[in-house]
Amino acid sequence: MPKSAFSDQLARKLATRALVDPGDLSALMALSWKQRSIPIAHYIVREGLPPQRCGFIMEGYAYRQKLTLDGQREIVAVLVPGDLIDLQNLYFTQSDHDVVSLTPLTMAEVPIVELRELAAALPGIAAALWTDTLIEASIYREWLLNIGRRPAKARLAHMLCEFHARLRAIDRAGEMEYELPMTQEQLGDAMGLTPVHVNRVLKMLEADGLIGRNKRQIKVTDWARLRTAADFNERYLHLDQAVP
Amino acid sequence: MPKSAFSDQLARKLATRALVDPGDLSALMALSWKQRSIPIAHYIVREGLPPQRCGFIMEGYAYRQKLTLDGQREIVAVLVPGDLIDLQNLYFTQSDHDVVSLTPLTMAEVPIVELRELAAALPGIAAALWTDTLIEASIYREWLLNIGRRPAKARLAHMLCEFHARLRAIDRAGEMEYELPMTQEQLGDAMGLTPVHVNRVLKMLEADGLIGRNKRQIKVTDWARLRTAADFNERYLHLDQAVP
DNA sequence: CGGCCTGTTGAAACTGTTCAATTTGTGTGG
DNA sequence: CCACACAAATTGAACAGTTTCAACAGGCCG
Repeated sequence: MPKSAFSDQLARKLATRALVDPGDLSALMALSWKQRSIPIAHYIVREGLPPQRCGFIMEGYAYRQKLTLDGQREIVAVLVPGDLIDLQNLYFTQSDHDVVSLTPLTMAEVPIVELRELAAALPGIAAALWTDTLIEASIYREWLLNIGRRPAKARLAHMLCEFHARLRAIDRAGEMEYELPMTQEQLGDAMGLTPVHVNRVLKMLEADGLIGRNKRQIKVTDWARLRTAADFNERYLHLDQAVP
Repeated sequence: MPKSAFSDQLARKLATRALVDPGDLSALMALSWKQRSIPIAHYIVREGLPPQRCGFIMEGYAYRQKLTLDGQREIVAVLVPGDLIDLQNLYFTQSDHDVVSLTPLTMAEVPIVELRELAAALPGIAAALWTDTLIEASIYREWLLNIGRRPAKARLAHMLCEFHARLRAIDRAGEMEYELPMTQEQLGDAMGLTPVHVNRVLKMLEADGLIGRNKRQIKVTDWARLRTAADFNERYLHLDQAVP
């Protein structure tokens, strides 16, 4: 992937977070980003270790996970192309969670110190990056509501709606269908359910005529009812953030 | 409460987030903070409205909530003295959640625009405030793990441990006991449980000899076993953040 | 071809919910 | 100071959603 493709992608991403001055933006992109490829199911960040670089996903998917002592896993976030991986640990002495690749991944990396220095020098960049971390926090809050208070069917429907909205925003989804890059076990780990139950609920949604499935392709067959079942309101994604 | 008390409290808070330059700090405190009192169970922030001021809790407790369409509530965060209320919405055009007082509250407020301007002017302040929002995000991740993957007993035990650690850090808790400023219904809403079940689990923890209770006073009677039952590791609170 | 991961299905078991009633505590007004 | 009202806490019993355990099918990779 040529250098300019990365620049474009990063620029497009930040533009959804704040109105960034072109000069600031080019300073950010002039940083010593290095491209790196990661195989599937590979640790990118490990809990307990100090963050040293910040990754930007160019292609592929990843997730943040936390584990209980007895080995149960909770996927607390899913990262898609255009997401910055280590911003959540930007100012921490050690990471509080792992990041693992969900698919093979192409990313660009920059030393985290350089990013800190740039944020200190350019308030416009800081505001855009900060906003990005705030939006991720907003998604955490919605997930807490989703897991804490919605029954499995609504919970899964909500996840499907969110995925579509986020993939759509980065041109990775059609109007009605998209590819869900997760196994049912991973879906369960993201929603506090067992893989068995995810399977059953998926089939219920299908039987209800809300979605169709083919492998991991999801085709929404009734948007109105899916959104209603999910109690989905995309406000929390703050997609309109930098539009004014 | 005299002006200096507020300054001290804000200074102490930020010192736990980053090493802040004294000059920067005094600029922050020189902002036009106004003191305000809020009665119990009163909305401080409402979902959908644009954030206009940023509050700092001097005394009392509050919580962030999100509601499902059918009125179920999830408490996604509890705020304690020293917490900044509106930082999570700092760069948003509208809030994605409500904030409600848990007890009568004394807070100091500043126009959010002034805070944005100061963050743009003073990178040291920005870093400290940003770190504060990142720590709150880290707590969200732990809560997701807690609600998604731990059974009710561990879940409640974890909440009790977190409360103690956070209150202890602001000198609101003894070594073994503290006051939990929430009803059992609110506790349930914070953990995705019903109030009935919270009651039963609380009694289990008591019967197991892990805690004692008197009204909302919690007395930990066996720290080792409570932490084990909770699978509690305070890393995610990043209490050591600004120590280096 | 064989092995393994993922998905699928059924039956039984269990954790947590729901509904409903009762108790306790606290503040208010008489 | 007592009676009353109301919120919060407590308890029991029936119920439901989700998990657990187990088995099997399908597809992909070495």
